[in-house]
Amino acid sequence: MQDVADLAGVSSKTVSRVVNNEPKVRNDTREKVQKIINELNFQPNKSAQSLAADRSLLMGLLYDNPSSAYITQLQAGVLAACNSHGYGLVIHPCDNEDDALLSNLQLLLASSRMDGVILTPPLTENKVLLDYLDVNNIPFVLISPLDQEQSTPLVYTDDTLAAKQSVQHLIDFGHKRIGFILGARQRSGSEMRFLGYKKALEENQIAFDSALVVEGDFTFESGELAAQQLLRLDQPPTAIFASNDYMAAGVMKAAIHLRISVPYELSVCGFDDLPVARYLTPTLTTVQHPVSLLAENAGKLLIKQLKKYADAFELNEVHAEVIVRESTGPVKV
Amino acid sequence: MQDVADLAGVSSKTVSRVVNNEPKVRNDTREKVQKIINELNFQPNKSAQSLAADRSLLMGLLYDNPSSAYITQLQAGVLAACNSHGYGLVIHPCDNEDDALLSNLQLLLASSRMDGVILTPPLTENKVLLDYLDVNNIPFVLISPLDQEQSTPLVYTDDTLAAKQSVQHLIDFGHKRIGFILGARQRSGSEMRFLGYKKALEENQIAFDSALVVEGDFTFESGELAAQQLLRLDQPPTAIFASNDYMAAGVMKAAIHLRISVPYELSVCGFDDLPVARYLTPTLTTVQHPVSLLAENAGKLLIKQLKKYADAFELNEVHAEVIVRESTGPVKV
DNA sequence: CTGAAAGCGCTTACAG
DNA sequence: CTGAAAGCGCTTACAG
Repeated sequence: MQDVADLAGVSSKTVSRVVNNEPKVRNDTREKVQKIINELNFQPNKSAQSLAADRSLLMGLLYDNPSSAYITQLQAGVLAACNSHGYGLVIHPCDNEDDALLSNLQLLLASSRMDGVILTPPLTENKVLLDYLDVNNIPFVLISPLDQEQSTPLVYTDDTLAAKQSVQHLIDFGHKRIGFILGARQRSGSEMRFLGYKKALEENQIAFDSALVVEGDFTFESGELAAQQLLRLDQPPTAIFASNDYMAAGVMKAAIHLRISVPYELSVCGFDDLPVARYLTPTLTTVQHPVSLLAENAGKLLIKQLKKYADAFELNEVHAEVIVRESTGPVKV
Repeated sequence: MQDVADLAGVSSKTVSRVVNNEPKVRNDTREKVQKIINELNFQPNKSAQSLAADRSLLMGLLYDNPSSAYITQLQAGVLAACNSHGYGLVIHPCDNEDDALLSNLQLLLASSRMDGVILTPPLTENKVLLDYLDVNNIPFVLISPLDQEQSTPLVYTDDTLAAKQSVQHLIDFGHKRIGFILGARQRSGSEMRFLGYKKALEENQIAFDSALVVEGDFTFESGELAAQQLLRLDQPPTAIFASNDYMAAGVMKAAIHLRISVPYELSVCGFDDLPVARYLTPTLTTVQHPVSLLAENAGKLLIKQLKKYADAFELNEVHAEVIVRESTGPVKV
């Protein structure tokens, strides 16, 4: 940095101002310094920056999610935000049910001194954790929390709309008895997807039948059990909407065992567009969840809180899209 | 740190010695200092450590792999090694085919100053990248490179043995015509799995038939194509061993379309025990690949190179295990 | 085996 | 709008 200052004929403090994008630098000074920075390919030393400014330039990504596809997309999005703003990413898989969660996290925060963290469901509902962050003044952003009206910075996907469109797709194929498998409790996605289902029925004047709604918890096994229950009804559904792809895979398994052909005798819809959706036979109609974009926005939102001189940024809702594949078709006549 | 020094009645330099596990500290001094460290819950400031010692205490994990299940296991293993040795982890998904790979990496190395990196296939065979690391004196460890005899530090799994056991499992069920779908070229796993297949045949005096060996590239689609080719032979195989689970899923799809029942008319084996293995119907017999353990060992091996005073560590081979599920059964008589 | 001094490369708080 | 001084919390190189 001193080299840059010497070559540009300014003090190191001014170089620091340019590097940190601080205001109150004359434009020609800024340009002159920036030119030398580019020429020398100068990269500020992160350790020195953190030590002097007492900020680590690190953010944490905390998750407790069984789906590795979800995790890698999450990471890709947050990394994109971090890389373009000089932040480092500390990933931290954790177990929301573990009593040691908080003490582990305290250790991590003490050792890596993260400037802020991003939380994903179900950690977004962990009161103890949220309180701890609040009390210790650690900025955070929530991804898809249950309550999207709270004042905490957060991002979410409009799952309601996507679910409604997906169910509409089934209705367009002539389906009237459409089974619904709920996701895990206390996840915003579960509630929104169910709401979308109900809205679609309502808009098409199809009576809601609670017998067609079964509990699930996002796992393959719960989907299989739920489907068995639905398919053994006196009046079984002609289509099943599962709140995620793992449960939809379970529905496919149940159908195979009951010798019910998909999509000829039963249409199946999933949600999330996980890799498994493409590997099943038939391939699964599902909803593409823009996790990566969502995570990138979460990263930007956090950086906005952390940086002194950050760009404005306010996009916190992203949209999901229905992907039609082979597992849905016209209702059997 | 000064607080610790004062309370322990020593100089800060001695505290530093204890923190860094340096030798040449009298045992009672060490214990006295350690006691105060524990009492105060003292955590050394990483930024100050890196700045003073000119090491970032960061390692990079570089990967270009389509399987998110593989990636999350990899991360879990390396994180375990990092956490227990005070290292931070920088994850870096990259594209081995991208011409900008090296320049991106240079940027990353310049900005985060990683002390060393871990490479996974296919990056382990990227000569340009390896040369760059060599020339710039950046220590690295390879996970599962093609050439396991090279002098570079590396870790790998004994896929040959696991593949042999898996094929033996098929032979025990009476199969004699066993199809084999190769994995992607230039991956050590592909070669070892094929070798295991050949060894199993040889040990059971079953003649090797090249018509039963088909190319694949670890993707679902390549597995489906390969299976179609195998199943249309005049003398089709009664069992197919696919070099990974994605290709095995493709085999299942081909079988369904050709109305061949698995496992009654065709046994199918995969490799890796990816989540999809459990979601298929029937569930897939496969080989559990201890990626996480492998990655942890890679992390330890790298730390051994980076630390001045590290523990001895020499375990670089781990074992894979056959998991028998529903997709394999007795040969049809 | 232990310690006093200097310095790592930045930012802070202040002065002008 | 710009700069000189001090300091962040460690480790290095040296001395004893």
